[in-house]
Amino acid sequence: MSYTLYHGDALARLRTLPDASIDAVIADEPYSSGGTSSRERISRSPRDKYQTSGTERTYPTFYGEHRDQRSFGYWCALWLAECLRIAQPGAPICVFSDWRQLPTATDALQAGGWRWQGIVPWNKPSARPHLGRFTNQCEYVIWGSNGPLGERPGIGVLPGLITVPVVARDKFHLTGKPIAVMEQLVRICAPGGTILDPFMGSGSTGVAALKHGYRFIGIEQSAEYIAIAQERLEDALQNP
Amino acid sequence: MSYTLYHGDALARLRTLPDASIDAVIADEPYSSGGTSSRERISRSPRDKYQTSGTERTYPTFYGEHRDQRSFGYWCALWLAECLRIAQPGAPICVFSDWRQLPTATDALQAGGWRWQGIVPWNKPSARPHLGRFTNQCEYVIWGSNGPLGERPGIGVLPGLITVPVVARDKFHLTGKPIAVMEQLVRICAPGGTILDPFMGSGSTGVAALKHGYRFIGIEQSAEYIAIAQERLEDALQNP
DNA sequence: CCTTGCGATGAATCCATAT
DNA sequence: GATATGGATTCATCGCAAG
Repeated sequence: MSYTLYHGDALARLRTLPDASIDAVIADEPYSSGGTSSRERISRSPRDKYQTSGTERTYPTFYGEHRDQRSFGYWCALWLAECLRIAQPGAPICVFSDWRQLPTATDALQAGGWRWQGIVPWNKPSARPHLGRFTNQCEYVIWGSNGPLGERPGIGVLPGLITVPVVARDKFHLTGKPIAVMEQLVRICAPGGTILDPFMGSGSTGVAALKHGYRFIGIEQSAEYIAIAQERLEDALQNP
Repeated sequence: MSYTLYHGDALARLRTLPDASIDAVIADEPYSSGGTSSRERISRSPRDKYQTSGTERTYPTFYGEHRDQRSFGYWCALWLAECLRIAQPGAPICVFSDWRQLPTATDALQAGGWRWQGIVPWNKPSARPHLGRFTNQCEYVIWGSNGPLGERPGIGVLPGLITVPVVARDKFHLTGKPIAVMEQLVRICAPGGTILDPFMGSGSTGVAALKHGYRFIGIEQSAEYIAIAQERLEDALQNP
């Protein structure tokens, strides 16, 4: 078990990594979603868009929430293609999306050269209900592979739905994912393999990876989050 | 409570229905999905595509499983646009999709003039597992509205995820949906309103609609399924 | 009436074999 | 070489029969 962190822009950093050096990719990119018009999406800060007004808990701000839907798709295709180059043949990939960006994200995954294999909804039972409407209760993990998946020894049957409530105690980033969610996702990687997260944030993917015997490579643009992630990863190594 | 059934092609029949005469649309169109290549999708029968080899249980076959992805999208946009004309302003719509056609279906919904409002996964705990992969365990309900939804009196909070196993007792069609699923979906309709299902099949939408005090209009191309649906709807009226 | 057990099923997917 | 066909596989859940 070990990890490597890179500080910098995801796309620029990915270009420096060698071919076929990674066994799985797990990415939680900024969705550039929220808001029904493209103007609403790009003019407000993440905190204004995604937090209920009056919420007291705050997080350091983060980059990349400024793209409209078309450029979000192109940008995703770019970093996804770069990830493909870095990935072993047959390597799996998991990409998060909300419902609004899901069609764009599946297009981008395939445009980047990946074979789309399916969708795993993440069910958040703690979501805020809405009168007269279906509650918006799920985010989505789009998964795929670099060519055919092939034989996958040592990996059992993986879930088709992940139900984990969002708990503030777990969150070190506004869009941080619970460790329990990431623990389900890392299992798609061949045992002992190396997992890459190009948008590491506070490092939840890495914590889950180290906990289950994978190696981890993370990229993050914000020095503030690099520091938070490093602390959490060290802690995961000391207290397995 | 009452119902009307039409025997014929959905698109042709929809064109004969009057403007703004419907309060909600619930559609479970043939997905033309399944299989890894376009050839597999369009050349194989629904039974070959969707049932495990060796399964003894059979259903009458059904129409419309022959389209490739592009024509599926165009065709959906056509019948969705016709449904929009027939629907009241603010009327909701629910359209089923599997994971593979989901991006095409959301595009078609919007191309047809509907406002896309969200996705409700239908979680099937009894899904077929696959070693080394995430289980393909959900189908998806894409929902939207004819313009803004507006005030929706008499409708409570609706679920954001529907977990109901597939039960043979409930199934009269290879792709038939459990009544419990349809009972959740019909609630999106204004109380006492008229629900249209342009691809009725064995009539599960209608059974749920009548059971909860809605009126129902169904269209179905197969005489065999019209007969099955009529029997089930009569039964629903006699034994509420 | 409750518990246990066995068999069947699923809007699949992959791959080998045949045409 | 391209296209078509068929078999093996996986397990949570349900239905029914037996205890």
